[in-house]
Amino acid sequence: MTARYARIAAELRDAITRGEYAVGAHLPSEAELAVRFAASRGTVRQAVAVLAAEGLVGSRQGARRIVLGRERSQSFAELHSFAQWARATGHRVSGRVLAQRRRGASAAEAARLGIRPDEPVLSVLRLRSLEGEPVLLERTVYAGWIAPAVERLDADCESVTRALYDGVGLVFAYGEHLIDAVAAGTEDSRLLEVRRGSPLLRQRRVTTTHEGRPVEWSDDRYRAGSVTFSIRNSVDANPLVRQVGDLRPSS
Amino acid sequence: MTARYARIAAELRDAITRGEYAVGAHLPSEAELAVRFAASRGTVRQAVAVLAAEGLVGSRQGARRIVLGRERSQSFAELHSFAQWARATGHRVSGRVLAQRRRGASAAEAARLGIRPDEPVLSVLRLRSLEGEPVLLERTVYAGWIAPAVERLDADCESVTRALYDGVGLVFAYGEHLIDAVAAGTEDSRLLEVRRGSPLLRQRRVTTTHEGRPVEWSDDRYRAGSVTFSIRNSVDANPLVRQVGDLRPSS
DNA sequence: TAGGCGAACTTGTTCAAACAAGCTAGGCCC
DNA sequence: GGGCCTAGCTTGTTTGAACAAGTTCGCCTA
Repeated sequence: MTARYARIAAELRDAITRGEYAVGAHLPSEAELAVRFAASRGTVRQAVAVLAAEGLVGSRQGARRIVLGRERSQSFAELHSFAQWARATGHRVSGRVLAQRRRGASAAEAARLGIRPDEPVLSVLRLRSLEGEPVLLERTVYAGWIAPAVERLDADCESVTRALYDGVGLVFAYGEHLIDAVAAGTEDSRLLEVRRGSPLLRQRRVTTTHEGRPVEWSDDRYRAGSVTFSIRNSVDANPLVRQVGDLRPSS
Repeated sequence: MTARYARIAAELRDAITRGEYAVGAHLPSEAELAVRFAASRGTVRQAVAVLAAEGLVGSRQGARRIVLGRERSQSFAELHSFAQWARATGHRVSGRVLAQRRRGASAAEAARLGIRPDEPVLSVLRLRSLEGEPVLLERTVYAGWIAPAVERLDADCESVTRALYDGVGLVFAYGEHLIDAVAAGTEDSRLLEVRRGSPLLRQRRVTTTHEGRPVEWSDDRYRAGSVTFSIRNSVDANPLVRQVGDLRPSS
């Protein structure tokens, strides 16, 4: 049984998606919604806070809430798992492990994973395709404690996220993502079937468990044009941060 | 006078940044914090909710809250305004308008700005530099109603965001961002001083007022290596969305 | 020693009430 | 007509209380 505020949020979200409340239009006041859903104002406020966090509605003190957009963002699982995302959007997806080996962590990897350098990790190179076209090259480093479970997976396992959840109950709960653009290297260009030096969208990420324990550190490179990231933010909630590039000083 | 929960959040954030609560460590329980700050549990919950939204702490039912990271994310203003961001991070920044003209909106621009095609807009091409190096090329389209205020700005105005706030009280409140990688075109390569076809990080964005009224639609291109975007997310709060290719369902 | 059970603790959900602060529209005055 | 002002509406903040649900850890048993 989901929480009441979650059900109210879902109902309002559906109404927005259906176009019952158009973009730019006002949402009913909290008092009205409280009556309609037979809930207290506090519960209604929690519901609309969910929609605000999703970027669907905006609010400011004194004025009625307004509808900002219609599509809701994907779940964390859909963002984290390429396979689950692709399937949910109706695409044909496949993946293949090209290389996999245990080794000691580099200094940079150890820092990301919260372990000491040279502690054992599992390094995996995975190529993923959309509609038969190679689209994403993943270079992932798994912490040693999860390595055995990863090694048990099939080489062409579709959804690693799903398999690890089903197999050992592992839940990816938090993520930090660094997004930038890089030129395709030799290996990149061969596997993604693009020219050397052509632009790739790079997403580096650390994923951790509920306890904040890092599970994996990954360098994912998308062929230009294949994938776009979208973020909605506001004065009140801004998850997006800009950082000075970590690469070489300008040449 | 800021709200009480905001002050509690600030105090906890400072403690985390100072390292008083290490990454991976537990935060005090809500009950303890309520006593320490002489506030109700509800208020304390609001404070930690702020930190959770910033990605600094994680929480799950039944378990103590844990610290996930130390640096807080930038304010919306710092993300939106290149100049304010650069100054806050201690960099020398400059900007220059290279071209500016009024014209009718294209179909795509009209869709983004919520106006009809051919309605008047102001198109601006702006080059921004960091430490004297050209880093960012902005192609911005302003809605007609704000065009006069933009035209009054100096060609080398540092912070457009700031100038528009001071001048006409305009507040950028909500944004939607699309991030991908593209190859540098002819104009891009000349102005950013890179080879044609070299990778650029592209950020396209629509920014709106409090009322949800679109102000600008912009295509910003960063030289590879100069800037990275960072996003922290969780199962509960996931602002990041992945999309196929360039096309977005136009509403 | 390994496993299971449960008590104490901690966060999640919901309600009701009151006041603060910002916004809007309509009326009033010049 | 234009501008000012206020009454009423709407969202923001805070408190206190109670119960639900999940976690943790020590203790007891096999």
